[in-house]
Amino acid sequence: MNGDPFSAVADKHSEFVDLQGLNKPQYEAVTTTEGPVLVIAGAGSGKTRTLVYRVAHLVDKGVAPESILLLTFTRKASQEMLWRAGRLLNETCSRVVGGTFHGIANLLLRRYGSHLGFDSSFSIIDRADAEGIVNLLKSSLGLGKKEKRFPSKRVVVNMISGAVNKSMNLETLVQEQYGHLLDHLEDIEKLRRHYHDFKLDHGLMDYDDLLVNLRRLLEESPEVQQTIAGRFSYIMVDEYQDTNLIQADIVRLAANESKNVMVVGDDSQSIYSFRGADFYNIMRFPKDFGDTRVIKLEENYRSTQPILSLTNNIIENAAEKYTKTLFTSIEGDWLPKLFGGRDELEEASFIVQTIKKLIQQGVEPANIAVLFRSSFHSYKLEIELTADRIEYEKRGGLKLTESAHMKDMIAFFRVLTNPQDTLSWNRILLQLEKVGPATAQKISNTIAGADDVLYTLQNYRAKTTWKEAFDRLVLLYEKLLGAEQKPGMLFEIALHYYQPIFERLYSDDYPKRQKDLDQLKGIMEGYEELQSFIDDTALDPPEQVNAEESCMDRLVLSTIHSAKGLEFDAVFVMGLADGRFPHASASYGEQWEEERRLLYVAATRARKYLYLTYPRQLMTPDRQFRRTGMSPFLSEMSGGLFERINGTGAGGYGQREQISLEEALPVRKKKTKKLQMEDFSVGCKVRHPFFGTGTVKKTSKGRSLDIYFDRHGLKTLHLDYAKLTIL
DNA sequence: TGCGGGAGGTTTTTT
DNA sequence: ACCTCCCGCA
Repeated sequence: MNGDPFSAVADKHSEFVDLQGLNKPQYEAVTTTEGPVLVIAGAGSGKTRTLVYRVAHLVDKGVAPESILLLTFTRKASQEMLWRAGRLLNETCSRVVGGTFHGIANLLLRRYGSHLGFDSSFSIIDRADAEGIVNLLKSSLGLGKKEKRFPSKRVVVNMISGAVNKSMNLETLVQEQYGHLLDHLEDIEKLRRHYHDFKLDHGLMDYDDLLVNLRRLLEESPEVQQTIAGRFSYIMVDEYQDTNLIQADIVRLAANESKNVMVVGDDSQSIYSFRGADFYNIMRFPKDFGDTRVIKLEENYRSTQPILSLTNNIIENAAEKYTKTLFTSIEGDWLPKLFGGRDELEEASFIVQTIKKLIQQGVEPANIAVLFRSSFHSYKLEIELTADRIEYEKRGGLKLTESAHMKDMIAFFRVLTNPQDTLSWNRILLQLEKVGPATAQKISNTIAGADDVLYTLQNYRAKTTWKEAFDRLVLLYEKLLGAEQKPGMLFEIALHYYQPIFERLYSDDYPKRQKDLDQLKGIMEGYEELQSFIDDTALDPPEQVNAEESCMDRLVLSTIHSAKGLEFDAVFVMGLADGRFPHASASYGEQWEEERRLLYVAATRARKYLYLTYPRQLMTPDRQFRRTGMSPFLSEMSGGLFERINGTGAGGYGQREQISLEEALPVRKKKTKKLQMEDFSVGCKVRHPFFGTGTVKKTSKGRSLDIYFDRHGLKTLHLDYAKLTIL
């Protein structure tokens, strides 16, 4: 790995400390304090580094590695941290227990769940599964059929999950955040109850259940609580601002009397409130634990001063003022750039051209990142990059295991570890020809009530139209049960059965998908235990990598959320248009502020070069173009912090101008010329924002028109009130 | 029941 | 461009 600050100083603690500017008292406090420690650290200040120091120091001083618990949000982060600690100690710290909250919860529940009466053979379901269940329930409860405004399954899942994570009841949450859905409150509550029962009946646990049940386990079983607290004498948590109330409880309950808990976080990087993260956890920490040592790290070791000035400015405009202003001693006079393209295409090609130049100047592609709010914002750019044959790696958005064919395959293995997993059975049965939702449902219901699943399947009375296919399936299940349980072997058996189905199901593009299956084979062969493979695919889905290209040094495209904690020499933040960033549905108040912090996180990823770009025109879903200004977060920024580059429209960029105040102001709504009666004639086509397209049938004396709308019939409209456009 | 075609409505972010 | 719903037909 390039530029790793730890490698050069592996056995020289003290020199390293001076090098990175943690002063002596801070270093002492971070590494040796017994009792609770709260580290509040700004972006780029080396938060994770402090955890690494502590781990290394403790192991150095003879603390048993297996009594240290390190909690992070992504498994990658914990692996990297342990690797770094290992470098510092010139030995591996592999016996340190590190993982995600969800991963640890999974292990503990499988081990101790019986204390709460769980069966240890539960399956973990991801968000897509949860949406599938809600969909199933919606139709069986007859919800949302007639009522068009009934929330979509995704919204419902978010609501249910939000209520759990924020420890609120659903009603309060809906009132606070989904006010427009109050009419449906009763139905949503009904759905929530059924969803809960469904999971219990089928041995399924979603992400929220893992945490909730772990908390219950710690609260309700003193015996287990003591075992766990006794096992871990030191607990450390990274990115503490991303924890929710349940996770904070878990940390508190898992700590033993000595309360050797150290948490690290940054309140201005809190961007996960939609899944219940609550940055007040940081504020509350001293109260929860008592007598806490608080350490603030305000020096930034990542970015140049001009970039830092800009990012400080973003956060200064926040409604809630934060306590830190970062400073750096890294010099630089390169001002961040702001580019407004005519449309998405021009924005994309500006980015492509600039990336090419940067690469020519010697910046490694892997050190360049393009960040965006939502994963579809990069579509245009991806097309341009492909046209220019620039390789890239996309992060965020759909994961490898979320594609249909991967889920199909994994379903075979899920029913092996949990025969009651009807969700997976359903999936498998639907692959059969002449078996549709109704039949699949019927069969999986029978399975759900059965003691011996294999026996039930063998004796199921199949209809002649699909009997043959069904028999093949039963045979497969028999074979899988009888086979040696090595995951690699199971894969071979399942693929042999699935291949023809696969080619039929995805006949138009199966060669492309085939590569994913090959990759799955490789992944499965790396596992000894089927259960751990199943758990991992739900908890930590593998990234989609193309085998031949994986070792190459590639440009990174990523959602801002997935780029957290990373840094790059050059960063592009694209799609900074009004209505795109902040997200259109973000309301003023806390949601708006979270969007601002999101921009802050994005911009602080940059070490040397920062480009902010936006299109002045966006395509709406119905292929209409809509003019748009830059994001309000940009227009409220102080002048002089960035340099403006304007697209010429005819190719050739780089015409630099000093930023003018006028351009930085929000773009005013374009005034439309007021239409007169003379502009209309019988038969002319018009568009109305609500009624859609229509034809003028009659023009009366006053200022009203009779218009026949294709979808809404005849309407009489007054010219001064109706916002009509002539087509 | 299952399936194919066509229309219509939709899209945040993630462990 | 993608998913879902609805309809008519086998």
